[in-house]
Amino acid sequence: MNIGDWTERFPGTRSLPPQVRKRLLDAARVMRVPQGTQIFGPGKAPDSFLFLIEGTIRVSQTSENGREIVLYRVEAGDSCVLTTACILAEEAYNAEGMAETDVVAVTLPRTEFDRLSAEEASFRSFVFAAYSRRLIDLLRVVDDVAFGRIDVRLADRLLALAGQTNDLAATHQQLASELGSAREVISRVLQDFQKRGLITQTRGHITLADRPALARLAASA
Amino acid sequence: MNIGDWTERFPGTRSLPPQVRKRLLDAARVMRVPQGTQIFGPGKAPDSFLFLIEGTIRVSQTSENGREIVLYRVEAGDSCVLTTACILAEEAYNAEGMAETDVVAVTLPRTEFDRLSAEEASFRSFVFAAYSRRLIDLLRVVDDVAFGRIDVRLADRLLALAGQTNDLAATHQQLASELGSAREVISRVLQDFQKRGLITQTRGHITLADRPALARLAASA
DNA sequence: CTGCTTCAGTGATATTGTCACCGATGGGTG
DNA sequence: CACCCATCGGTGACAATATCACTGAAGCAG
Repeated sequence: MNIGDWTERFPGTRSLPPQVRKRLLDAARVMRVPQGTQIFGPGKAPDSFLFLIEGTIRVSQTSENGREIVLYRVEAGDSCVLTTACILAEEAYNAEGMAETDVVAVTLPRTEFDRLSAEEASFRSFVFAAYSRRLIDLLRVVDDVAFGRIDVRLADRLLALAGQTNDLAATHQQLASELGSAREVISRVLQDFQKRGLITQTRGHITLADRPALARLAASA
Repeated sequence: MNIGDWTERFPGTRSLPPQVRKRLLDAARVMRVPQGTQIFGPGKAPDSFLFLIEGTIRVSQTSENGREIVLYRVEAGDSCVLTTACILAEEAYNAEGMAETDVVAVTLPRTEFDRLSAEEASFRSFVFAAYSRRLIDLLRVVDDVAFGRIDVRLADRLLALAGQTNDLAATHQQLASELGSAREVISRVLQDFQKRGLITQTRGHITLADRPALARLAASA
């Protein structure tokens, strides 16, 4: 199936000059991966540049003792730079990328990636910008984890995960993994939220009952 | 004062082809900054690529309520990519780079940086590698902060800061800032270390009394 | 020596994480 | 339908870390 000229769908690529977009379209191969697939991880570094057309990739890190924290998400229009970091770095590290939904992405072989970065200044800036965004995402994570309160972070994450709607499907364990915390902690905070009328919950499901209050709480970050 | 052909002093630049090193030498301007100078920070993004010849830059992040955490150090032979990230990112973020010692660095104007990354594949890989190293440094920080024990992290940091010697000059507050913790916490852990014979301390100064034991503790990370 | 500033020590309390365990839920399956 | 059972969530006790409020000690400057 053809996905058409995806370069016009995203701000990042739309602003590239026509000949760069043409070259991108020509060189890229479309890749589809079902939800739950590991895109990269320890010992699995794809040797190509990845640009996301559709879906979400959740990038997380897991500690020795099994606790997990979500570092950031790669959304449609983003590229996944950790894969390239993967390639360069020999060091063992334990970040992994998981297709959180069904994913459509294009891959750019290393050689073509190199050629494009060499010959097209605009593509180069695009790549550097992608790197910078990730660096800044990580700065944010460090700040949150080192200095943030868990209730504030959870409120923030609930709002983010719910998106437009007031509902989200997530177990306490999944939310704990989002924040790099423990299930019991999340359970208690959620109970507290419930008592305060901010949410209601059933098994595996949370409804935001008072978005403004949650937003206020999240803003005290 | 001339600093000679610095490109031959560092593995990262020495492996570059001669013509790239020549161009680097020609385009770069030497910069000297005294200890304690802020190299970059909120509202202060130098518009050039930075390569460190001598000294150390400490890159840290500070929370609203004043707590600080060291993200990584830029050593001689490294380049400082957060400055370039700075430029691209509009978002407010609160990382800063401080000259921890007197620093000698060369700066590459943005235009020349662009030209070199365009025309020299080896320089490009050099830059990408620098970015990747920082990303991985940050992954390590996230892992430590989210999952690491404070005594383990402190032992590790003491060994790192002491270097070859068994002595280091640092207040408890400074060590707390290294790890993004609080002074009282560090004081207590250091007292514990002292009781266990791992260190001795006087005001502003710590002596490592049992490196192997500290190393063992640090290794339980 | 005196006074002052910075540094370190301490107890009380709050927050977060860990451990061990239990009960509840809800989707199969006989 | 009734039972099974894996997964999910709740709970108390305790440990680790952070915060707060305060104290005393060390060393420098006059």
